[in-house]
Amino acid sequence: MSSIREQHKIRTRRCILDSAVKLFSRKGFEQTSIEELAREAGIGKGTIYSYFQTKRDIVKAFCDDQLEFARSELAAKSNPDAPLIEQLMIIFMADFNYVTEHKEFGRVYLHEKVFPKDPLPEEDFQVQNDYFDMLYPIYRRAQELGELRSDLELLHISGHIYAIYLLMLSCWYTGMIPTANIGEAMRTMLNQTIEGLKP
Amino acid sequence: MSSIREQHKIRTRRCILDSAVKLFSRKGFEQTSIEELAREAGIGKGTIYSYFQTKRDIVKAFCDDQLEFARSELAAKSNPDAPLIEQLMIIFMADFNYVTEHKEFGRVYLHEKVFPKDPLPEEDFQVQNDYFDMLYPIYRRAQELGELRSDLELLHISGHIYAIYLLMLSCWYTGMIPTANIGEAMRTMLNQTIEGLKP
DNA sequence: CAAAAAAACCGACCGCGGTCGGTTTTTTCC
DNA sequence: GGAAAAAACCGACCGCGGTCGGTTTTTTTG
Repeated sequence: MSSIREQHKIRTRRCILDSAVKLFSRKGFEQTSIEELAREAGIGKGTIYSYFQTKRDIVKAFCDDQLEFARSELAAKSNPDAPLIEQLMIIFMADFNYVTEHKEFGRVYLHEKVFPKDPLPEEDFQVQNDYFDMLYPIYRRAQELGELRSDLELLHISGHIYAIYLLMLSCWYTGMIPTANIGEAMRTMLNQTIEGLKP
Repeated sequence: MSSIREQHKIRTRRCILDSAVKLFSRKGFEQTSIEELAREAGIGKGTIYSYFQTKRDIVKAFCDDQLEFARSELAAKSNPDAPLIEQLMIIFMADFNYVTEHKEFGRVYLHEKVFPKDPLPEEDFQVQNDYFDMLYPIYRRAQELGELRSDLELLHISGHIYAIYLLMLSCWYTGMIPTANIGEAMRTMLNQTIEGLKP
């Protein structure tokens, strides 16, 4: 239907996100002002707020997009017959590498998603659900292959392993584990977890 | 040595924290302005900043105090021969009940401590260390009693169980698990974890 | 194609977190 | 006890996130 208008909106939105990536990455989230972002994007300050409700929503939109993309990529190239630990390492380390490269985005996003001010709206659960949709088949397959106990609910297994991932992220953000050692730590903790969930 | 001055400072600090608890709890952290807080405490706005560096530091100070107190209380009345799961439930549910009663404080505190903007300074690790100091003996004892594998490092056991606790907090803040069900969920997940760490 | 309707755009403005230079209170020194 | 030094206190001020009424651009309508 509408063409010029729609196209222009899409272009502007992209432009805001690109500028945000550039500036937040270079100067940090708090250190970048909306006016600066608007200038970089070549638009007025008020316009940004007709695309995103808050400054943090810019981060949210970017991360949601990226995650969806990354997960579809990952799902395509995963090997369902590899050992569970290897599959998990690929998935979580991909997520993790993404975070280390966009530290500021990851931090704000995690604040919003893990300890939000208000209960997450349904649409936000969707992202989580996509995540579960990707992992559930892996866990189910691992149960079939005897790598995981079959008497446990997938939700509990999922939660358990997700908890370990959160822990690793926290250890990295707090500085307890340096970037170089995260892979090793992740493997250790995941192994310990999987070991404990064996039949 | 100095008396009037020191006493007055202590009183003022207390007064700021009390006012903060009152206002943040009633209206929320973001919805309470520093000016309002200053008015409630009966002092000038600038004065607050000679006691705390940022608004969030007020939360940090309060929570650090409370945690230290709560943990010393807990350590006193704990029974080292009870089953591991019971000891953990008492500790974590105490922490958790505290959080539910001070939701705003907990949220800001968790943001700072779990996914901080900058690596935590050493002094902040201290609080974490107090936490480990309390739990390590419990885990060591559980290893002796054959409730936990002895070949695992205490750090990894600690981390693993802490991860589960973080997960439960997140589930509560996101609204995935309502307050009434947290106890049950916590027990389920802790049991699953401990089960997996048995010899 | 012109006029009217709708949508997008904008920047002056508001309230808040945080700062800073000046003022008041307490302590120190003689 | 009074003067000088030190410490605590304060509120006008600054920059930023977010709002809102007015302006410009696009679409719809006859």
